[in-house]
Order: sequence, then structure tokens, then C-alpha cells
Amino acid sequence: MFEQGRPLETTGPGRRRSDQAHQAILQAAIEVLSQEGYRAMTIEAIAARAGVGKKTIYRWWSSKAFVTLEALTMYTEEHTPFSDTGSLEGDLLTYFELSFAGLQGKAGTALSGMTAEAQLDPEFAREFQRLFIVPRKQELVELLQRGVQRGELAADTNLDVLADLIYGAKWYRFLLYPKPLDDAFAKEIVTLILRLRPAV
Amino acid sequence: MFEQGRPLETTGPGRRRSDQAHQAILQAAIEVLSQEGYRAMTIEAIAARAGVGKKTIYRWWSSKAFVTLEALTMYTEEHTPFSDTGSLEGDLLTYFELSFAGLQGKAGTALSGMTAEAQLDPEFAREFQRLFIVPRKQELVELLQRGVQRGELAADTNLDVLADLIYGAKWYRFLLYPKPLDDAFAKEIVTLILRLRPAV
Amino acid sequence: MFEQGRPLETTGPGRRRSDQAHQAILQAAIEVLSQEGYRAMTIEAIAARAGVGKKTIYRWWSSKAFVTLEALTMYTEEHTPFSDTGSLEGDLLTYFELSFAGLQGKAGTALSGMTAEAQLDPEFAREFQRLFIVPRKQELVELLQRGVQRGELAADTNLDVLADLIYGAKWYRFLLYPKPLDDAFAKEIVTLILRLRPAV
Amino acid sequence: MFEQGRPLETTGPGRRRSDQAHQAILQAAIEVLSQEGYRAMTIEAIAARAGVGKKTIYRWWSSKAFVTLEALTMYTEEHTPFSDTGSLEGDLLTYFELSFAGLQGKAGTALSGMTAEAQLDPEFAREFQRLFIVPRKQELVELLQRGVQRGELAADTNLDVLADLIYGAKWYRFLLYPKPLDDAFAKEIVTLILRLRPAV
DNA sequence: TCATAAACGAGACGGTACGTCTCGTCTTGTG
DNA sequence: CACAAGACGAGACGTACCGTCTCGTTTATGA
Repeated sequence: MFEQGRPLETTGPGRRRSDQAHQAILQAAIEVLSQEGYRAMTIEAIAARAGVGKKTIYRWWSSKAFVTLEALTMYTEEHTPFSDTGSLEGDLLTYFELSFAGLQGKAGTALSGMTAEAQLDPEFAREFQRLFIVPRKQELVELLQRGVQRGELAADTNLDVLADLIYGAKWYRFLLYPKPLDDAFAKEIVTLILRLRPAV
Repeated sequence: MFEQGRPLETTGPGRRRSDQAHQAILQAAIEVLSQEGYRAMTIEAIAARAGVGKKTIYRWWSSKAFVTLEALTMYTEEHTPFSDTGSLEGDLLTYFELSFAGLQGKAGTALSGMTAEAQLDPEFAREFQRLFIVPRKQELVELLQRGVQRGELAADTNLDVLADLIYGAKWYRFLLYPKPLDDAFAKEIVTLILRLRPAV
Repeated sequence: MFEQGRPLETTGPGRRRSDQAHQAILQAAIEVLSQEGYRAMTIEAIAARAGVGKKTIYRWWSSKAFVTLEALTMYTEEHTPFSDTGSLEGDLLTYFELSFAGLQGKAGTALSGMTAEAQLDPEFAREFQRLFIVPRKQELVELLQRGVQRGELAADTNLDVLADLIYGAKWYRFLLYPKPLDDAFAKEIVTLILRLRPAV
Repeated sequence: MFEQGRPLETTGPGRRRSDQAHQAILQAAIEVLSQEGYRAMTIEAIAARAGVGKKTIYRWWSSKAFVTLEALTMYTEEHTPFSDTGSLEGDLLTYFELSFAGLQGKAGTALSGMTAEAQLDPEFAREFQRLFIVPRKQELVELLQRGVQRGELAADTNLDVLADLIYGAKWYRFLLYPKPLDDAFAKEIVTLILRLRPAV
């Protein structure tokens, strides 16, 4: 999933990449992130906490945002919320439940930090979109396609834009709007989605 | 609209706040923002450009995000896109057109920068929500209420959540998703909204 | 002679102190001192002139006074005016001549600046005394001891207090009294000293 | 004794100078000086403590050194250590005793601060010399002249330089040398002075 | 087996911006 | 019109991190 941060598999002389240092850095990033927050998580702080030279971090990642991106996936590999429950309503509610839970705590802090970084660093924005945003939206589109196949959504529904609306609502509340992401919110969204009728 | 940055209206001894300096700072912020971008914009650069001591900026604003927040509103006070065209479709399309236009160029740079800051600074997040996010959403809810009154939306539609979906889609594309905010996107959203039917 | 400002002689990991930066800082301090004066000399100016980060200065010295202290010694290491001419009169006159010359120009500016700093900063006062004041007085006491050995001064003369009188007269004129430090002054002092007779 | 800081006695239009403010400033200067030290005694601190505008201070004094100069004399008007005891030894010991006492506490802090200022500010140096240094030395010279008249010192003694030696020793110990100014020191100086014999 | 070479920890380096401080000046309304 | 209050332009302070650059040390081939 990641291009950055990989040990080089090529042969040749010289010391190999230390997996111990690699893990220590990611672990330290998670600790600093959850204890001090994203803003206070500096490369210097990670290096100090991991007992690692700054150079070792810069050798493999170009900024704290990229470290966070990898640390986040290491921390939540099991995060696969898209399941097939047999109905669009069930699929969406299940997805929302898992998704909202994933935005609490460390993972949420990391995500909002990476979102901030994406606004400030176009290069990171591209990676963040490629690795995080686009794949997840694709999964949501597929969930909606199952709804079309079951006849729960009209065949002519623009699923791409519908996914923008659904994902957008989630991110909007998460990043910008001062209301919680809870089950009631999820139910209201699903209620609205299910009231979409075919074009006249 | 703003609490920060206002001259004190109270009487009493002491020199009054210099409106000249106030305006020069906001103007300088806009210039630096548009020339250097949000990340590269520093308090020092604003002070230098405005011909003002740094202390004068810190006296009235606590960070460049707050300066930007005020500068942005000063710059786009006339951007009040919510007009009554007589139909929900017309209202929404008109709003989207103006809104998307407002996200191009300087204003867009400023907005995404402030969004980043809101992720990193909870205090700014509260102000940003209070002054920017919440009022604009309220306007959108009122637009939708006119649709209900005209019978274009079902009376039992949860307008608050519908507004989250609509606003969310806009912000999602603006901040996260690598596709443009254009008229086609606006039309697709409106098409979906208009297909909402009453609860059975 | 100096504890501050020395390259660490210890082994161990990490980049060694840059002697190039060290020298550049001292040289820059001398230049700024002689062009702007002690009061106008700032750490920022020294850093800029030396092409060095401010942190590199603060890493090794705690204020401009300490930099000056080291720069001064570097600049006038050869000013060791205590020579043995064979007579107390000769020794004292030679010493005064060299000493007074050393108080002209840059070295004088630096010295009076450091004296000021010593009044304002007790920590610097201790260092200044330890490195500058006390050793020089010790040299003067040794000069006087040669006078005792030659029989030019009574054996029961309190040389420590006599040195206070001699050194005091020099500093008093240098720092406080509006009369020049010249050869005539030196001769008058020597005349008085040579008129000291043994206790009755 | 002072030129600066005096109430204007002239008639004419406009509010007269507030003697109350004048006294409050000097009193505040003494308080800050003795509680925080000379370095921490800023014009702003004095103004705040005195309940006075900074402008009011700047109107009458050009720096904190000049305020200190006036505050010091206000604080120690009675400081007139030169008395005629009938012998040179008695005169000198009496003088030293009072003089050393005067260097303890607030007055000492003020004096060393003003000495520092004199090194850094040539304009203040001139005033300090004119009002403080030169008159006091003149008094010492007169004390020594009585010694000549009584035959305790040789008629051909250069009293000016002898006064430099005596005063210098005192200042040297006070400002630079890490030993106390005590009675033993005074006695040793007097012992040396009394051993001066006429020129051969 | 041992020379080569990359990665490592440590940490100093040149920079840049931070937010604070004090300076001495300038504007207010009040007395 | 002097006063207190306090905002102003200016600019240095000392700190924090940035990303880079030595150091001496450790590891792992591959000649």
C-alpha cells in the first residue's frame, strides 16, 4: 500500500534498513500524536521518543504527514468497514457505525492532522488522496451499486455524486461542523438516501 | 460579524486603535496570501508589508489564521450568494455557481488554510465554526425551507441533515477529493436532491 | 584560559563543534564591536556578520558579554605587559605604558562594556573576575614582589592592598574619571609608590 | 545640585508640573531598584509603579540612569562623610567607614548601575562625572590637604594622584574585585598612605 | 576474512519564524 | 495644556524546528 517507507530489497553491500528503527519511529509517532496532538508532533519529538537520529526519519519519509500516513495504517489494518448485510440500509448503517468509531481517538487525530497537511502541502495532498480518499470512496460507490442491483436505488442514480454527498456529510461534520458523528446522524442520512426515487 | 479585530468602542484615556493600521494589516495579509500562499504567509511578512510592528498585530489577533479570517470576510463581504429565484432548483444552482466561484483564487487558498488551522488549533476551530461554518449552513437551511414551503421538498425532510449532505459534498470536493467543483457537479447534486420523495 | 567557547574534547557520537564557525563568530564580534560599539552590538548582528545561526552562538555563549570576553582575549593574547626590567620603576612604567595602550580603541570599548555587563549580570561578573580581573592582579602582585626582593619596597608592605591601589587608580581613571590615562599619570603613580617607606 | 528633574518655577499658560508625580516617580524608582535590581528597573516598570504615564518620565529625564541619579541623591542627602577628626588617619578611617556603608544596599545597587550606564552612554557619563565623581574626589583632595597642613603628608605629595589611588582602590573593589569593602581593607590602605615619605 | 559501503545514534550546523519585551513616540479624553 | 492611559513603529530577544551535515559505530554482504 505504501511506496514510501519501504526497505530496499536490492542486494549490495552496506547495512540493511533497521526494521527495529522503522517500527520504533511509527510507534513513537503514534504515542506523540495521541499524547501531544498532531501539531506538537514534530520530527524532533518523534526522533527523541524513538531513540533515533532525525536523519533516519528523513531518510525514509519526507515529512511528519507521511510518517503519520504510514503509522495510521499500521495502527488500523483491520479497519475494513464495508460489509454486505443484504440490504442498502444495513450496509450503510454498518459502514457508518464502524467509520464513525474509527474517527474517535488517535485515528481521528491523525486523520484531521493529515487533512490539515493536505491543505498546506500539495504533494502530500496527492498521496493522501491516492492512498486514502479515493479508495475509500470507491468502496462506498460499490456499496451503493449493490443497492442498485437489489433495486433499492434507482438505476439511473449518479452514484459518484451520491457518494460525494454521503462521504461529504461525514467529513463535513468531522472536520468543520460542531455536532457529533453519532448513530442518530447516520440514521437520518440513511433515511434521506432511501427516499431517493427514480427520475420522472 | 467579528468580535476580534474591532476597535474598542469604550471611552476612557489612552490612544485609540489605529484604523489605518487595522486596514493596512488586513490588506497586507491579502497581498501576502495571494502572492506567497497561506503556508508561506508569516506574521513577520504581514507586519513588514503593512509597515506595522509585530506587536500591533499580536495585540488584536492571536495568529495568522485569525487575521486571515477577518481579511477574508473584509475581502468578500459582498459574496452573499443566497438569493430567492422562485424555485428550489434555481436557488441551489445560483448558490452553487456563486459559491464555487468564491472558492477559486485567493479566497479558496484562504479557506483551505483556515480549514487546516481549524484542525490544528481548537480555539480557532471554535471561532471559525461560529463565524463561518454555522451561519452559512443556517442560510442553506433557510433556502431549503423555502423549498418545503413551495412543496418542492417533503414537509418531513430533515433539512439539517440534508444541508450537511449538500455542504459536505461541496467541502469534500474542495478539501479532499481530486475532482473540480464545476457546474456539472452542481447540476448532479440538484438532480439528486429533487428526487427526494416524502416518507411512505 | 577559557572554559566557555571551547570545542568539546570528549569523544562520542555526533558532529564536532565547528572551529570555523567559532572563529567566524569571534571575528564578527570584533568587527561589529569596533564599528557599532558595545551597546549597539547585538547577537543578531554577530550571527549575520559571521554567517551563522543565532542558535550556534547561544549554544556556546550565554550573552554578548561572554562572546566579547573570549573575543577580547583572542584579540589581545599577546598583550602580556608584565616584563622584568630589573627595577621596580622600570617594571611599573613598562607595564603602565602597555596597559594604557591596551585600553585605547576596540579593546577599551570591549573592556568598558564588559565592566558594565558585570555590574548588571552577577553570573558574568563572576566569570569576568575569574578570567580577567583576578589573574591580572596576581601578575601585578608578582611584579611588586620582585620589588620587595630587590629591596625597592619594604618587606612588610601589604602587596595585595598596594596592588588594589595601583590597579584601582588605573580603572578609576579609565571608567569614571574624566582625565586621560597617559605617561604623566603613570610617572606620578610610580613616584608615589617609590616613596613608601618601611613601618617605623 | 541637580539641573534635570526640577519643577519649572516660571509662570505662563498650561498646567504646572505635578510635584506629586515627580516624587512618585523617584519613590517608585527606588522601590523597583531595591526590589528588582537595576537591570529590571525599566521606565515602564517605574511608570506602572508610580501610576504615571511614561511620557511624564521622558518629559523630565532622558533615561532611567538620570532618574536613578536624582533618586539616589534624594535618598541620601545626609551622605556627607568628610569630617575633620584632627588627624589624617582619623579623617581617612572615618571617611572609609561612612563611604563603605554607603555602598551597601540600595545605594550600592544604584551606584553600580549608574557606573554601568556611564560605560554605555557617554552623555550620562559626563553628567555622572560632573555631579558625582568629580565633587567627591575634590572633597578627598581637601581631606588630604589638611594632612599636608598638619605635616602628616609631605608637602610635595601629588594629592590629585594620591586621591586617584585611594578612590580607585575603593571603586576597584566595589565594581570589579571579589573581596569585601571592610574596615580591615580601610586600615590597610591608611597604613600604606601614612608610610609615604617626602621625596629625597 | 575482511574491505567496502550503507544505515545507524547523536548532535552541531545555517536558517527562519515565533511570540515577547522594551524602547521612545504619538494620540486620546480628562481635569 | 499637562496629565494617565495606552496604542503605535521598531527591532532585539532567546526558543523551537526545520532539513542538512558531519562524526564514529554497527552491520552485512561479496570480493
